[in-house]
Amino acid sequence: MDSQQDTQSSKDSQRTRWKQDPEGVRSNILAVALSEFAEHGLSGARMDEIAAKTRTSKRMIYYYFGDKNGLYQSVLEQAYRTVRHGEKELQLDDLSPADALRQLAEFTFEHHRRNPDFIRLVMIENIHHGDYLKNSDEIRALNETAISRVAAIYNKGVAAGVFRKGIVPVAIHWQISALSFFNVSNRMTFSHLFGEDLFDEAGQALLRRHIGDSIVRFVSVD
Amino acid sequence: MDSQQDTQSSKDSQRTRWKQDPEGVRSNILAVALSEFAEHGLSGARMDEIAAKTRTSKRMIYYYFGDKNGLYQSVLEQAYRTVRHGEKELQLDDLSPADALRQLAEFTFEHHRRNPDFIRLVMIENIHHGDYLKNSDEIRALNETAISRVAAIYNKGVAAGVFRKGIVPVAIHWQISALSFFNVSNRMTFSHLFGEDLFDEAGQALLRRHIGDSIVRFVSVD
Amino acid sequence: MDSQQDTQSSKDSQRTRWKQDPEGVRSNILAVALSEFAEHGLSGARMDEIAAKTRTSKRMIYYYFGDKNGLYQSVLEQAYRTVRHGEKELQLDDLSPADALRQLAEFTFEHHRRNPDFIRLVMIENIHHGDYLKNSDEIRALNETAISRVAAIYNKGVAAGVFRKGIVPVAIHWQISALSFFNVSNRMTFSHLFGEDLFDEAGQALLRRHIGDSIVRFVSVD
Amino acid sequence: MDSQQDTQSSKDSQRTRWKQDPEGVRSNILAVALSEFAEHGLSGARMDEIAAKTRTSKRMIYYYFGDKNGLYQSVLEQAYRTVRHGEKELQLDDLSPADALRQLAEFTFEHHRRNPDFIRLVMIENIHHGDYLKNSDEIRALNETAISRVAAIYNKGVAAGVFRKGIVPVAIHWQISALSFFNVSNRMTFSHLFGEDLFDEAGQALLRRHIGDSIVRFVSVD
DNA sequence: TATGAATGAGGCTTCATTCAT
DNA sequence: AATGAATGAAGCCTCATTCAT
Repeated sequence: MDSQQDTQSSKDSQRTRWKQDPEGVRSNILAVALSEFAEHGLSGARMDEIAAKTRTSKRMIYYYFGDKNGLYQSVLEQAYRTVRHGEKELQLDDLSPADALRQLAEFTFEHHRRNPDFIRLVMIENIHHGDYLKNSDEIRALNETAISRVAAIYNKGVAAGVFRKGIVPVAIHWQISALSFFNVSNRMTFSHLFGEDLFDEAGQALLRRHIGDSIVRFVSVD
Repeated sequence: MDSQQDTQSSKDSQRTRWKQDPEGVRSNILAVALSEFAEHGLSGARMDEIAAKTRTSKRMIYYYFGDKNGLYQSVLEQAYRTVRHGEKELQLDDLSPADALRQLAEFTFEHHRRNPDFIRLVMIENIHHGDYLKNSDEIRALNETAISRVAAIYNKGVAAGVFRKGIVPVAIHWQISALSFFNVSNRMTFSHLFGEDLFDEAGQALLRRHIGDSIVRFVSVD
Repeated sequence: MDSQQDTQSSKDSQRTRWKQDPEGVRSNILAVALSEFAEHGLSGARMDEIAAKTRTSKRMIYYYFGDKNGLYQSVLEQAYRTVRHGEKELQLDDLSPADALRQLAEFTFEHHRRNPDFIRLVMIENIHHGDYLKNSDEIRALNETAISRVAAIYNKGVAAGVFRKGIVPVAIHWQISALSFFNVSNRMTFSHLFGEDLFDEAGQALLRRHIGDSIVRFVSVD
Repeated sequence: MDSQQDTQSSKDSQRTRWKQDPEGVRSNILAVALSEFAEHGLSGARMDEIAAKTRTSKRMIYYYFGDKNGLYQSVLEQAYRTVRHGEKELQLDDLSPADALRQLAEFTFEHHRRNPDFIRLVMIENIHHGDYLKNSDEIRALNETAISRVAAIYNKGVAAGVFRKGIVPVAIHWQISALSFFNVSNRMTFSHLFGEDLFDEAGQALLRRHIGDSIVRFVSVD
């Protein structure tokens, strides 16, 4: 947008400039709220704090999102949308099944690392028994394509005789997700209990390879 | 009136019976608080609610644990102690390296499944950046033995020529933990997005085998 | 019912009338809080009691003043401002140095007598080691003019040859303050131990003259 | 006492040693409570804190003093007793009336400086409207001698023709008390507002002379 | 006489939310 | 569409005091 080139940055001038920009206001609120919910959890986040970090006022949050839970729900949905959108960038068609699977795993690993706020939001959502995700049919649809992609690669590998039969694609996705997710979600406790080595650059490179290796070894014929 | 002695609620009669039982009171508080923190998180749990489910009063919680954070910290420590204690039951000495590793993985999977409150507590602790675990040196010591056990099995396997060299034991532990943990921690979102199949009895049996297979395949020589 | 409009308690009708009057609310809270802190001290005053005597609610006290200490600090600052403002009324320019000094002393005596809540607040602040006054630079400035005034009179007297040299103005102020302050602050214990005589109208007139005499005699050449 | 020569000092050994020493326990409690009440005020002092700093237990405080107010009352009485006892040391018989009065004033100044806890206790008692002092007839008697002494000096001075007639002795005592008391009680606010100069060693020497000068000048014939 | 455990009442503060303009 | 003022409900915590042994 043109106006972004403007170098003004004080909150006041922004405030003035952004008036009458409902979409801008909405997305600004969502961005702030994502960060606050991810940092403090649903109960721990403060509406006052969110509003203060926004370029608009508390009243607007209620105007757009109804209440705190509504805001959280919108943040959750938006986060899933953004993340799944980011995953579409990956191109695997030209690779062998093994390479494609490895690429997918390692990409997921990196993608999760780069989106810790999303990971934390999913942790929080699980703490809340997935209640808010359940209200959102849209998100489920988004995720089904993830399984399709895994299934396509796996089936290709089985057809080529390099992957063993009898594995359900969702389990492959499950393993990739689990390792990639845990790497971010449990970093604090794991590194405290077992050392920081796995979490510096070298350690993360090791784990990235670990994920690729382990999933390829898991599906490969012996 | 005489009849009142018989119709008193169980809580009242317990109260009378348990007076001057510090250890009982402490552990009762911890048990209730574990359940409440696991259910609602640190910010979400309510001291009033915890106290009400206790056989003692809110005042005693503060007497023994200082404040809400102190209670949470004690709950966290106690939970780690209990869980690590439970893990000691496993006997692997008579098994081949591969079988031992598989047993360890599957045992961990089952153990985590059986302790969802502990898993949730660790999720919550990670939401809080592991701040409370950091205050507790005792817990770190408890966990170091977990790595030793993995290392012993792995080294035996390498010596026997059945495991490949160059794998760090903590990465093996990491994989087992990640899969076992994620199975519980992310059940709600995962099952909503990708189906319940992996979480009924058959699905869990599949995943248990998956964990064993994947870790053994990961370390085995080709 | 129509009649309810007329029978509403004065507080209720005020409440309605005063809505959206921040300055009114603020000053009402400060007035009530001054009286309560002066009466019961910082620890002894009760936020509930303060709020109840206010035309607004407890919540608003926190909205405007943050917490109990913040309220106390604001009360202290406001009290100093009010009192120092009251002192400005005194006109001494046309008097001889001796008369001016006597007037100043007797005025201070009367002024302190008329502001027992302020005196008690200063007592309380001293009990708290002056910690809250230290946070307030504004108040210090207010008080420096008091010394200037004494210095002006004293210097005029020295120049006229009626006051002896070598006295520091702050010591003159100190004596006037001490006697005027003590008359209020220690009235209860002093009158209990040594009789009420000094504290009825005649006694206070005596002490007023005493203060004037003693300070004039102190500075005069023999 | 012989046992005091013993060099043991740990709380435990003292505890053992002081068993069955009711007077020692009482005076230990009073000493601790004096310090705590003087530091924090009546509402601000904490029974737990007092008990913890005692060589005995909370239960004993209630056993000996009934409740918090009773303890405070006993502390107040004891403090007055101790201070008035200290004042008896002063010997003025051999001095001229003027010198005796000056000595009395300067002695009082020093004596108050050396007993800030007593001063603070009297401040606190005045905050509480002297309610606890009123319950204590014993203390009043103690203080009457103070006036007698002033009267004796004053009458001697009048008889000798060096002091002017018509001054009530209690007013002389009032001035000495006020200046000596204020020097300690209002030190924190006064020094913050008007500078520290009067409160270092040189400043205090100046004020001591000031007190002597001002009272002698006040009573002297011109 | 002595002590750790226990307590009810009441204290201070914060929350999400709504009102008046 | 926007804002500062206002709110009731509920949160966490501390107090002086007493009990059981």
